[in-house]
Amino acid sequence: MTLYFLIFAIVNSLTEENYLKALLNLSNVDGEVNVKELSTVLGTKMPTVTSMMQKLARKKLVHYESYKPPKLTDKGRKEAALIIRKHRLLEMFLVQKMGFGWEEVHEIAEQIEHIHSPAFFEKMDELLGYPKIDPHGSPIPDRHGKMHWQHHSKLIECKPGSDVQFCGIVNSSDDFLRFLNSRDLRLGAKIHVIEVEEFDGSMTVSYDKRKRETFSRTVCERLLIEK
Amino acid sequence: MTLYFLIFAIVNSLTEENYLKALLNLSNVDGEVNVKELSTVLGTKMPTVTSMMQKLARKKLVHYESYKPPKLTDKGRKEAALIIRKHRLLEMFLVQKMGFGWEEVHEIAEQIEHIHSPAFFEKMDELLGYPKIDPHGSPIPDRHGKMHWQHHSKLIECKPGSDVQFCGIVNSSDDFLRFLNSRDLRLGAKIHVIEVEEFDGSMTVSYDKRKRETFSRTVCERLLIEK
DNA sequence: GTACAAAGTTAGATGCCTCTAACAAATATA
DNA sequence: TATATTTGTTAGAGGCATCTAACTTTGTAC
Repeated sequence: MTLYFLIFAIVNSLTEENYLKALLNLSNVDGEVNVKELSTVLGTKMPTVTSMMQKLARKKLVHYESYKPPKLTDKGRKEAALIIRKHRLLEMFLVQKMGFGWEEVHEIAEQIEHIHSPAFFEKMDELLGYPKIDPHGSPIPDRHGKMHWQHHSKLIECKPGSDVQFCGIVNSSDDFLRFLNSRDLRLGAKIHVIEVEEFDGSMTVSYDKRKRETFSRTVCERLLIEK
Repeated sequence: MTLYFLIFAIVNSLTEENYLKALLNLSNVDGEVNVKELSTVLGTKMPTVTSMMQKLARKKLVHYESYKPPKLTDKGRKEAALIIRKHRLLEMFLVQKMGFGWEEVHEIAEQIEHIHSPAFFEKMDELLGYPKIDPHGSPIPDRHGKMHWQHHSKLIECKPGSDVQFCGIVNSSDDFLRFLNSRDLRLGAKIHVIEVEEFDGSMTVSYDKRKRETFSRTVCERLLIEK
């Protein structure tokens, strides 16, 4: 009975995991995370967030003081990163080994990421050849919860005549993924920059079978590339 | 808000799903299921089971009258079968596509089976070539929740000189799976029956690289085969 | 056929995650 | 700077799945 308690005491509930994950994701985007924002992305009300922050503070996963933005502790950040690791490995697996489109996988990964089975994730990692980035180009934290942000250039920084490889996107959203799909632009595509329009920053490029596509500055700022 | 409610009202909670599954599994073994038994396999106390039966009765998933053994309704049986379908597809996938040993997969499948994503299970089914039985030889219910029990013979019924294919087991247990592993006996193995011992029903067989293995009657009664 | 044991139920409580209503602090605006 | 708006917190309640304790029903053994 006691042993049972000890084993499960170290495991966070699914709900807690979602809060930790949101905290890490939002802090990557914004730097600071506030209660309002958390309640929006998690689909709960602010008082719910407040009480969860208090709970996570008791568990030393979050630094929390009334009326100040909550911040992950090192312990909390590590646990969050490990959940994100699972999420991104899953997305990778769903795309590469099961043939899903990258716009379909987020929701599925969201559900499976909470399962507790080191063997399962080890195996996936192995089958995928220990990938460093997920299908959206975001880094996959290592098994210790460290995130290695490789610096990728953005398409917008490239000069006419450059040949680069499309390797990820900034700020993945369903709309954006659908846009890329509609242009048949897939991860790994070799892009040739034909010309850059001075006055609005739009770029005309070719890749795969697309001989001439023009992307707006907004799009080009969100496409990560490798030379 | 109302729509949200309507959508989610038709989904059973993870806990409910586990009760439904247990109800179907136990009724296959025993015919009748009682509260004690349910509480044992689910690791809860009897009052918890009683109140869940009352809840499932309200949802028309179980026929329940005080002091009588609960029974699944047709609706309940269908929902249970669909969960078991997910479980068995998952086990199959984990074994065939991810290379897990069949003794490892139950626990993992148990966790993933509750995810809600028709596309995910459709894809698995497709990648597996629409299998009819799982790695333990149990039938995989079809997408309408119908279970097709093929009649398989047991090894014990075979005569010396027979050549058969090992296709499943009766009453899967971790111990038994470990035993089969220790003898390198894998699903799909072609078994040749060398001799049958009259007085205790033990059988001597060969398969793969094992030239001469003797199995007790108990073992031979649990091995399903196809001629 | 009574008494005892086993199985099942009811009542009442707990922990988790959620909510609404009301209040408090911080921030923006006039 | 005073006021209004936004953001955040506290208090109190509800649903879910669980428990323990006490009670009831059913089945069994003498």
